[in-house]
Amino acid sequence: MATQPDPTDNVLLAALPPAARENIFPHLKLMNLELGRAVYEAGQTAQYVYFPIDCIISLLYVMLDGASAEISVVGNEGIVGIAVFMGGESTPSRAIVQSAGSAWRLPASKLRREFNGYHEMRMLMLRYTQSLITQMAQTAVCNRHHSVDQQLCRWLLLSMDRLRGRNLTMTQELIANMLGVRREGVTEAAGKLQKLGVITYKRGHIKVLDRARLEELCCECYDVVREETERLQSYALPH
Amino acid sequence: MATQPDPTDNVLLAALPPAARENIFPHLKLMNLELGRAVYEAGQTAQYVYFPIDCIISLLYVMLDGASAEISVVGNEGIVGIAVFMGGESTPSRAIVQSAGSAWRLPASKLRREFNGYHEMRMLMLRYTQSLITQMAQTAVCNRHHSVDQQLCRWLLLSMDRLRGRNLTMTQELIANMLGVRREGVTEAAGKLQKLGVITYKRGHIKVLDRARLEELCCECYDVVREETERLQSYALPH
DNA sequence: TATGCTATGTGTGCTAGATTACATAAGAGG
DNA sequence: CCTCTTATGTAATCTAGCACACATAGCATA
Repeated sequence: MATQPDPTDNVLLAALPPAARENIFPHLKLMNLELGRAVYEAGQTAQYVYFPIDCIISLLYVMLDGASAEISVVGNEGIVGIAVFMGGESTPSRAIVQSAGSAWRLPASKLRREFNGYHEMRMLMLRYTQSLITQMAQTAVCNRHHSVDQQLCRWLLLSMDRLRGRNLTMTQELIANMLGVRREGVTEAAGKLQKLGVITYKRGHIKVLDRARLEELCCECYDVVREETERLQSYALPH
Repeated sequence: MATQPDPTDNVLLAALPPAARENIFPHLKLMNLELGRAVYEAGQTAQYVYFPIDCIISLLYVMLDGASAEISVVGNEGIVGIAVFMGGESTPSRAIVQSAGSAWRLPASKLRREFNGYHEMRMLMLRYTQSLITQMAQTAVCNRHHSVDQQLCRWLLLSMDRLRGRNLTMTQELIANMLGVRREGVTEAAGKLQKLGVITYKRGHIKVLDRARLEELCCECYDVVREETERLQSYALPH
C-alpha cells in the first residue's frame, strides 16, 4: 500500500467506468477503522457505504441469546452496505471491523444515484453481490458439514486473501466469535496447525508459514468461493 | 388457486409495473414441475427463469462427497434464476423441485431486458434478492447453532408459507437431504412433533395440526426471515 | 393374496464439540 | 521490576448427532 491511499486501491472503485469515477471519487472520504468497530448495525438504515482498502470487515449475525456467526467477509475486493442499492436500506446483519485498516467512505445517496444511472456501474455492484451470495451459501454448507479444523483453515485463507503479507492480528477468542464456535475449539485447532508447522501464533498474532499446506487441509469451500469470486471479477477486466 | 393459472398468482409478476407486464406476460409459458426435477444445474448458464405458482423450489449445494444442504427455498413469492440479472449467469447451487406444482417460465433474455430497462422492475427483483440473501444468512446461522428439532420446525414453516393448506408431500429422506442431516435424525424429530400432536405423517405425507405450537418450538430464525421478507415485499405494494 | 419395494422405527456404539473449571504465561502499565 | 490484565493451554464430563445395522410396516403391483 502506498503511503498515499488511492481510490483504486479498492477493486470495485478501480473498476468504475470513467463517468462514475468523476461523480464518485470527489465524495470519498478516507476513514481509519479500528478493530472491533461496528461499521453498520443490524436493522439500521445505512447512511454510508465503505470500500475497504487494507482492512477486513465481517458481516455477522448476532442471535437473541448472544451467539454469533460470520456469514461473509469483505476486503478490498468489495463494498460494505449492499442494502443501499438492493433497495432494502437495512439488513439483519452487523458489519464489524475484523482487521483494522482504512477504507473509503461514500454517502449512500451518491452510490444510489450512480447505481441507478449507469448500467455498467450497476452490473459491477451486482456481480460483486453475487459473489457475496456465493460466500454466504458456502458458509451455510460449511457450517453444516465441516469440522472446526477445516473451518479455521477456510477462515485463515479468506482473511489472508484480503491482507497483504501473512500476518493476522486476531485473538482466538475473536476467531471463535466469527466461526460461531468455542474459544477452546479454536485453541485446539490452531494448536494442531502450529504443531504441523503451518502457522505460528502468539497472543493475538498469527503468521501463516505454509499456505499451500493450509489449502490442502481446508475443505473445498474455500476453493469454490475463490474461483467463483474470480470468475465474477473477471467480467470487470478490460476485454 | 383458480383452475386457470394467471401470471398474478406469482407475487413478483403481480407486482410488475404495467409497462413491464406488457413486455413479459406474452412470453410466459406455464410449466408443470414434477417432484425432484432439477430446474437449474450448478455452474450452467440459465436459459430461463421460473416464477413458481404453487410449487416449491429448493436452492441447494451439493458437495464433492455428495453431502448436500438447502440454502434457501422459493415459492410464489419469488423467482428462480437471479444469476440472470445479477450478471453472473450461473451459480454454484442447484435448484430442485421440492414440492410439485406449476410455475411460469420466462426466457432469461426477456427478463434481462426488462431488468435493465425499468427502474421499478429492477428494484422489485433486487428487493426480492435481498430477502433471499437474508434467508441464506439465517440458514448459515441456524446450521451453526440450532438443533435438528428446531431446524425441522423452521423448514416446515417455510414450506407451509409457500403452499396453500397444511399438507406436505415429502419423505423424511428428502427432508434430511434438504437439512443436510441423517434421515434417522429427521425420523426422531418428526416423531417428537407427532407425539406432541403438532403434526401427523405417514409415508411421505405430512400434515400440520398446530401451527402456533410449531412456531413456539421453532428457533428465532423463522421469524427473522419472515419479518424481513414481509418488510421487503411491502415496498412493492401500492402506497 | 403374494411379493417386493420403499418409508419409517429402533438400537448400539462412537465422536466432535459443548460446558465448566482452572492453570499458565505474555505483555502492558505503574 | 512488579502487578494485573488478557490470551492461551488443558482436562473432565456431557450430549447431539453421526455411522451402521437391522426390524417393521405401508402401499403398489402382479
